[in-house]
Amino acid sequence: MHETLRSHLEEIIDLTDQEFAFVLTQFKMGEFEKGDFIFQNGDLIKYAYFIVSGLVKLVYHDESANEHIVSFAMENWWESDFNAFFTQSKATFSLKCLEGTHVCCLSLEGYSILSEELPKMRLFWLQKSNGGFVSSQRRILSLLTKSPKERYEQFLKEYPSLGQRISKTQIAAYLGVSRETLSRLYS
Amino acid sequence: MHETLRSHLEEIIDLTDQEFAFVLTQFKMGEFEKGDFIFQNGDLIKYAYFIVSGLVKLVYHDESANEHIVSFAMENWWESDFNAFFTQSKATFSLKCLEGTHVCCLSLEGYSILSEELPKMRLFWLQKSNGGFVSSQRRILSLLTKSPKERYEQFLKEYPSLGQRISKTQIAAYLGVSRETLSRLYS
DNA sequence: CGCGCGATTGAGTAATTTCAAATCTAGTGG
DNA sequence: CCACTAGATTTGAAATTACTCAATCGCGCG
Repeated sequence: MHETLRSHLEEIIDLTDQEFAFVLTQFKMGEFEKGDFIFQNGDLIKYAYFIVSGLVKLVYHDESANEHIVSFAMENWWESDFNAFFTQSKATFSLKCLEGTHVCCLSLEGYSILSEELPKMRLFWLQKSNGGFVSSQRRILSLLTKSPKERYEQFLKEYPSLGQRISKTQIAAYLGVSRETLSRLYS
Repeated sequence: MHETLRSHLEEIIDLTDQEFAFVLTQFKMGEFEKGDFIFQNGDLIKYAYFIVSGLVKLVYHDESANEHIVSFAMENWWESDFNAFFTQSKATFSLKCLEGTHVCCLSLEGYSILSEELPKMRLFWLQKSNGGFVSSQRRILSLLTKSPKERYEQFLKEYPSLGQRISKTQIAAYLGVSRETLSRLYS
């Protein structure tokens, strides 16, 4: 359980046992059931979440209460309403569990402490942040340039396991098409 | 000219004269005319660019040679094909000047040196990267949830000055609609 | 004046959405 | 084992939206 976090960190930086023990002091463990909200639109966002196991969706509800999926996150992904997290303000998004989910919760203070005490953590955050930015750009490009069918196929290719774990209705809300259109792609 | 860069950095971190002088040693100045490519699809990406003055567009050409605009960047923005930059590989995008443009060019090596020698630069990059990620998410949301008209109005509100400086054809390529549709929004 | 570029307009076509109904599936309890 | 339900998926048909292609307009500049 802690090992998942450790090996995730060690994909980017090396940590001694002491260092990792210190890292852990800044995290709180959490467990949620399928259907639970980790946080909701309007909540003050205190944590960024490392997903140890399970699957969540980050969603936005527009004026007409339609649900749009900003991103999915599964094992070894970080998720939060990062804007609200970094500015310690209220969430625009909601984070809901699509499966039972274990998380490690990190407060902004913990985030700062880790960055101060273990400078290599800054490198870690930077890599994650750059990675997130680059993959957002890829998603933007996909929305700008590809047809629903191409987007769907790119999604399946990029995240083969998610094709199994997520309902098509959810995938449609991620791709930005109606579920009916997604359903009709191969008929 | 250098002052633009300095005050940009000092929005986030404080720098002594010595420190800033050192920062400058890692940059190369560059100047481009309207219509010039700073780099093109397929080039090896050696630099990230800080825009001192002017206006550029980061574009992607799809198989059918249609141009899609990933982002605009003007004074005080950083731009590059960051994926290619960080992995020192070939660009997917092209960067073209919409106006005469002055840039400060930073190599990946310079980037690393600055991060090593001036740890606070890591904080600077991190903030920029987080900011880029958050604004990409906003753009994704806009593409997922808003009509062309709403996207156009959001664009004008978010970047009032760009509404003047950029042709509607270009804005359409950024919003992901045809120029004809954009033109018909208010008729 | 006439050229060139961007913006607009028109008409027909293609893609997507919407709403409604039908179908399928997995799990539950009898 | 079967009936029943809830949720997800599929299908149908009409309405809407956006695209494409072509023609026209408007304006600044040599």
